Amino acid sequence: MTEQQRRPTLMDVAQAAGVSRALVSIVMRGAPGAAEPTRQKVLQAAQELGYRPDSRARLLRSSRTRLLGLSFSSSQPFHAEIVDAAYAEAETRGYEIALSAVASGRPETRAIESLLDFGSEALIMISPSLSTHDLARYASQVPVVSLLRDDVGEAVDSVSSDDHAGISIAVDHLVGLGHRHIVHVDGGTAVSAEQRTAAFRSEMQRHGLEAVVVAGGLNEEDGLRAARSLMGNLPSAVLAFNDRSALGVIESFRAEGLQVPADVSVLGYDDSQLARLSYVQLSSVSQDAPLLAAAAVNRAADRVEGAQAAAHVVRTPHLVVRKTTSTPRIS
Amino acid sequence: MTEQQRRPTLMDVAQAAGVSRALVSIVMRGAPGAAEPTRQKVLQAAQELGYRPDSRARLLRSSRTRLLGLSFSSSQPFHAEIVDAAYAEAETRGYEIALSAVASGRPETRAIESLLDFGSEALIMISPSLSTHDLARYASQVPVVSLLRDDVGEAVDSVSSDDHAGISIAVDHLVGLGHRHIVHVDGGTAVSAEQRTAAFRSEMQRHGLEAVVVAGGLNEEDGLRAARSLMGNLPSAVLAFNDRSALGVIESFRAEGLQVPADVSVLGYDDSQLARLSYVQLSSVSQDAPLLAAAAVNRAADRVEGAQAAAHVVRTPHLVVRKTTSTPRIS
DNA sequence: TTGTCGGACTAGAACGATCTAGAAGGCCTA
DNA sequence: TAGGCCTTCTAGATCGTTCTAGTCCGACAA
Repeated sequence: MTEQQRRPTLMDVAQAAGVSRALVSIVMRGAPGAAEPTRQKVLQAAQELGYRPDSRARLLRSSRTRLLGLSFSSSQPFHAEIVDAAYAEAETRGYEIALSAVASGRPETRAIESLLDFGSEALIMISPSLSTHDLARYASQVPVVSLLRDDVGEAVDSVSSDDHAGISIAVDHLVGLGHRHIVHVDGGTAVSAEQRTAAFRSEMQRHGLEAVVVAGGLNEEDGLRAARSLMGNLPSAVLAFNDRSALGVIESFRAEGLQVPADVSVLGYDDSQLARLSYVQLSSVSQDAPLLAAAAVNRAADRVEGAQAAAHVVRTPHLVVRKTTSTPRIS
Repeated sequence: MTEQQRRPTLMDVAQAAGVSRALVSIVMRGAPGAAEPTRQKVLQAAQELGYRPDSRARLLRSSRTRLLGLSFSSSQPFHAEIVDAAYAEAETRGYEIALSAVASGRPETRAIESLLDFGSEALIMISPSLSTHDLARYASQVPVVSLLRDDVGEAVDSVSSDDHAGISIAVDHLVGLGHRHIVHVDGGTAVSAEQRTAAFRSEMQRHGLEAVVVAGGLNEEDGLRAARSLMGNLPSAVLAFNDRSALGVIESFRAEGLQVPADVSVLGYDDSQLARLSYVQLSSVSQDAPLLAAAAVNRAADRVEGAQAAAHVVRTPHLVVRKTTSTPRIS
């Protein structure tokens, strides 16, 4: 109905308060240079008109946008947890977050360009799948922080968790429980899948054990399929690429009448909400997403505010033992 | 390193191509009024400079932003499916989507103001929890489309699925299979939980059956808890508020050694990815998210392009029968 | 009394696009 | 040959801010 309500501008407020636009601008920004009584008068006029600064105009004029672009994958619930944490941290640092999802039919480049169009001063990308070269190209325009992936070249910041350490902790845990026949269901084509597989191989070797790796992926179906392929020669423990895959593995075993962890131990990766569900209680390697997200936001903000060289922050993950891992059944 | 790379502007392209800014603008917009050879020349110059229009400036000048704001909840995987579909539909209509998440510590109002600041021409809100009054207030500034909630007042468009019809289909299905003792695990404080509960009561009454409703919620834990409370007096079928809750219900039963659907049938709502997982195979009422999302995007675009009165699109959901519902065990 | 200083305020130019109005040139018609 | 009408192009205003470079004025020191 009352559709055509033009939004009030600085000009309107200035007129209402009987001062110049510039002064209103000063007051709205909380910048110094306005006497207290005038400040109050302007503030009140703005309040009454329901004035909200037009960020487009503001951003156009001042190069500062205080906007951080965050790309995530809509199909990864784990990413949602990161988004949450990023919002919180950005708020405390006085930044806004622009979100852009990578979805089917919407490649990462599109997501990024959209973020850039909004005027993001820096980009935070969760598990970017772009090539080092492409990343560097974007990094030449604006600081880029890669989250959960560290082989991104020198031009790009990264905040990641130490994949090798994570796998090492996981293998140590399983071996410590007495497992000897451990299978890794890998992440397929996923980012950092290769690193984890390599880490698994080297860690198993360190323990003098044979490293068996089967093809997996990112979701439940992948885990399910992988576990099914294991039925002929059941291992005593499975280390999955992530929690979703682990869940698939567990379900596959359940379907065959196997008990987890009595018959087979299963260990996830991510310590996502999923793992914490009371009926799942998945033991998992935690990368501590909120902490990583906060670190990424801070890193991005630092770069925006002048920090020069790209840094590579690496955090060591830790193990969260719940109820899907235990000593192997005596064979 | 090469940080300070100023983004090329219309001016730069104009100079490179030896034409005026206005003409470049015309070409970039694909507007009529440029000769083909010139067009090619400009396009090539833009290409070479890596020119991308600055949306802030563009949006500032032309009231048209071709931007649709979409608010969603980061904790609802189901919303992610909608986001995907919305992106796709927006693309075909030539609109961009600005995303803003509602998360813990980030109320809906904040998400909306952020979308408005980006210059959204219309707002699409998934299951908005704001009051009709607040929604109307936003609707006076810009068209608002409520997705999956229809009691939003006259000022706001809505695209929703018919809750009563959905529950009716669900109850008919269960009763048709022979179930008499059916329990509804409700949605707690969730949007449209009340409507569905009311629909359940009236549908059960229509069949001359007693309507038992227990407190539930939106996630697995809620379903789990609800199902546990049922153990003393087991129904023959459970209708959950959504798929996540249904999953919790199933797990709770499983934990007690009950077979689904042999001992108890369980019916979900949403037909989310979750329901489709091969180890879940949840029977569910489908609201057809992609279709609803597309309808919402189109409705928003229509309003932006001039459609006057707010419309309330209601789609009838349909049933997807998988493997968690069957005839009750003979008692 | 006068010059200087600093605080409060303002005019006008940016920012990078779009839009309006009109100019230049070619072609057709009378 | 002149007038009219396209088509193609351009100059300059404009969107709503911020920023730069002032102006104005009263207070204070010499």
